[in-house]
Amino acid sequence: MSGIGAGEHRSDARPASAFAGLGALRAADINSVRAFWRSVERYPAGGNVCAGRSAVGKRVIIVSGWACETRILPDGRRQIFSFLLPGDAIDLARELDLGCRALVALTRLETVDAGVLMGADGGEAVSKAIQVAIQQREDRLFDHMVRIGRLTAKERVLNLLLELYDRLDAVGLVKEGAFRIPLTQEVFADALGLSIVHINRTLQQLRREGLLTLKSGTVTLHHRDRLSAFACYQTPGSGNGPLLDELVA
Amino acid sequence: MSGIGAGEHRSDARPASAFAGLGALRAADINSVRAFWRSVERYPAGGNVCAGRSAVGKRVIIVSGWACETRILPDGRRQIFSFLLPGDAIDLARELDLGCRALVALTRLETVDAGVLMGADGGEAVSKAIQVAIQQREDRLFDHMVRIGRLTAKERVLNLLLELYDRLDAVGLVKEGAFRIPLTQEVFADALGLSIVHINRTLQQLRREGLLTLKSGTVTLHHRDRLSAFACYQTPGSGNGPLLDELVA
DNA sequence: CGAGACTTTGACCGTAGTCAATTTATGTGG
DNA sequence: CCACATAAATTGACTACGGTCAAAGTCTCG
Repeated sequence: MSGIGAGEHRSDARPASAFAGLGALRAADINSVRAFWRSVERYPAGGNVCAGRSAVGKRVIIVSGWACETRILPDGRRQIFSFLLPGDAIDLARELDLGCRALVALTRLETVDAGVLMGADGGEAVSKAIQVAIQQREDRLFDHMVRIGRLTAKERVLNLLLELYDRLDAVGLVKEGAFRIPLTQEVFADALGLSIVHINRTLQQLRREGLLTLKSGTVTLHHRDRLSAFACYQTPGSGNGPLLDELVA
Repeated sequence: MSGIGAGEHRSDARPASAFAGLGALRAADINSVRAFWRSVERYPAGGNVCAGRSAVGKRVIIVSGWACETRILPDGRRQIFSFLLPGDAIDLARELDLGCRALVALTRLETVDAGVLMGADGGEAVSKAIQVAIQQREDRLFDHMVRIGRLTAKERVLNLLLELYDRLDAVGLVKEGAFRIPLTQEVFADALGLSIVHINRTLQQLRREGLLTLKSGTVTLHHRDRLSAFACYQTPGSGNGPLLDELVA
């Protein structure tokens, strides 16, 4: 860890004061860290994420919080396309063009400018990691399509939870097999193409069968291997790019 | 039309002989056309499309025929992610990596190397057009996700047909409001996340209601405007890139 | 003309949706 | 810390969209 990791900084500590004990840092480093902090954007839960000050073509990394890509039909039906977690890269440019796709914060959200990260340490490594992250995002779109197109309700729920487990695990957000999941059942429903009531019943059933524990926003999946087989879940190819992992909470 | 258009050339005419009456062409032009023909790849219907001779990182344009991106689950269920039509660009590199996504020819298929096209006329124009085409492909993935996630069977069928209409129209493959659609109902079903039987019934119903005509592989959509509204179909943003259109049959 | 692929139809079933009411968090101001 | 307002989760009763199974009908092509 480079020490830049922006874990649970609920505090409003300003960068300047935070540097008190860091006299050993070279001026360049300090400037990097300053730039990092300056580039942090915060969005409230439920809000539409849009390019902040310097709008266009911006690439951004999520440091904390969840977001989703979504579309709302004229009659109110909603489809959620993907979830964006800490460590994920967002191409703000192409996201919110037409009214056809929106980027919505599901929790309080913090992002940093990707360009700043690149400046901070060489650039190629981070740049490549972002490339990989963007590729993985597209791969996940296909997984999600299979989910809503060909899996049953039970399979859909489990399959999604298994994906979230792996993604959160990759950035260290799984503790003792459990992770926090800040999603209402309505969000779940809109992601999986099911009704909210049916999501609820499906979760109940999974609980009764002892396949998962879900209480006050924390999930534990039991027998992940068995669940994976049942839900047609395929762990993404191993040799990918966990380079970004070091940069997130 | 640049005259390169590769319409209905079922013949096996070799380039050399085809140049007989073209003495006016500069040597460079002739070389371009030769390169174009040399780069044509053909795939049989039902076959897996994979990079031909010079495999890796290759970008290719469909000249004639239909293909689709698909995944088959361990238990045989299949999901079709997208249809690829004449004029569409394919990134062979990222397509057929893992067993998680396959590119399948739905008809006899002909492609040309994108690089060759770029060499042929400047490059920036074609290159930009391909960029646009790739972006549009991603946009369509989201449309498709909405289809299978949130639309009813009737809406799904109509919505997809409306998209195909627009895409084929853009490359001149719609004649008098009708177009050829070389898809079995099974393919339809696997694309739309429905059973083959239900696709059949839905089509019957649409026919009875006079919303479409579908006979021996030719579709006509009646009252496209009304259908669009009913099926939540949104014509893609106008000012896009029909640059590639001149290059296809 | 026969084989195989594709389409069509009927009967029946089951997963998932809808509507509506109730219970349980979650939060907010006093 | 409690009362109240609101969002979220649950449950029941009922419906319906879409799936499954099976058989018959069509179309194509060698």
